[in-house]
Amino acid sequence: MSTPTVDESLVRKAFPFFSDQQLLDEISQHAVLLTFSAGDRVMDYGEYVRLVPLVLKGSLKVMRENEEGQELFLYFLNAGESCSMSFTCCMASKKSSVRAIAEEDTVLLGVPARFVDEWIGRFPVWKQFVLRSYDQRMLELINAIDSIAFKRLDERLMDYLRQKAETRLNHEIHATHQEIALDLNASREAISRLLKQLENMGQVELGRNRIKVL
DNA sequence: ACATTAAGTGATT
DNA sequence: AATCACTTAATGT
Repeated sequence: MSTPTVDESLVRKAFPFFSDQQLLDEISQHAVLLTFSAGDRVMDYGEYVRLVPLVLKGSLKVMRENEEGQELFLYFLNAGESCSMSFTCCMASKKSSVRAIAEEDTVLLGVPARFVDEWIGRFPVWKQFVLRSYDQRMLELINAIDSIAFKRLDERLMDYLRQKAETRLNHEIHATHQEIALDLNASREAISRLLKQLENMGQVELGRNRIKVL
């Protein structure tokens, strides 16, 4: 699952604002390159978070599970992003309260906890990155919350589709209605019916295992 | 051709 | 909006 070499050009591409050569050197030296195939479990409930993930390529789906074992989609982590939950968890060596699944084939860098802390003092761009990630993730979480609390299912579905389609070529999503229903905590029939509506409104194009967001 | 899985539909609560 | 029972359509073997 991991190889020792870190491709610096990949890092530059995904994280262009890490302009500091010294920081890049430190990253190459200390971070671990991890690769996952679509569907792989990257992080799970109760696991200790010892690495902060920097997504170089691909994307992760972050979700939460309630007492009844139902899963609820929270947000996607795309290339060039990191997870602020992991910063907090890392520093306090806490267990993860979310599950992360590779949405597609994904490459990420794992930065060991102690460097996350150390670099904040040494590299302004790193500090900025950490703060920005917090901010960004916080907003997404708030978004997820009021999506659940205030939005109707059709709006939630459209949001979800847009996010999911965003990183994909031609905005084509490959998923079944059942999978989407699980993410949104709804019934398959409801999703099917809403998708049909969206198709009639010209917002999407449907096929088996395929949704094109227009 | 047949079995399996995904998607569509109407009725019921 | 969920669940059920069933149909229809697409795909794999």
